[in-house]
Amino acid sequence: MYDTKPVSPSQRVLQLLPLIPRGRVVSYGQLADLVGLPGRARLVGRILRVEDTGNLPWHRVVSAAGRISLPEGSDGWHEQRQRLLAEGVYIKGNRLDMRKYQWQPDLVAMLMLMDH
DNA sequence: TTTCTGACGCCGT
DNA sequence: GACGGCGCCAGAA
Repeated sequence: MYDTKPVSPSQRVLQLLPLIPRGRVVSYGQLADLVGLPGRARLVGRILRVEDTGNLPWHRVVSAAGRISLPEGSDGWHEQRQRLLAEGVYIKGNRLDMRKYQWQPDLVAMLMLMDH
């Protein structure tokens, strides 16, 4: 078989984040699915909270309903909102249109998700 | 060890 | 849409 070295969920998530195009978003659940953890959206949320996201585009992760999941009005909430607006993502109040902005992973991205 | 707590999602009112 | 309930599961208390 091919070398299937175990990669932690955190690693997978952190590796996937940079692949999300500017101006697009993904939901926690979608991200969980993409890294092989179906049904574990909360885990993704915890990873983003705990891990050092540094200059990664963590702001492109929103709830499946298209809402910013941080406490409304908090620093993080304002920051995520501003970053998305800066990328051209129209946010009405605390919500954006997932049908319009949700990222559909392309073939290149899918290949990058697999171990090289 | 047990219980509680979430950057969540899905499904049925 | 909005809400409530339940499943999920790793850390913290």
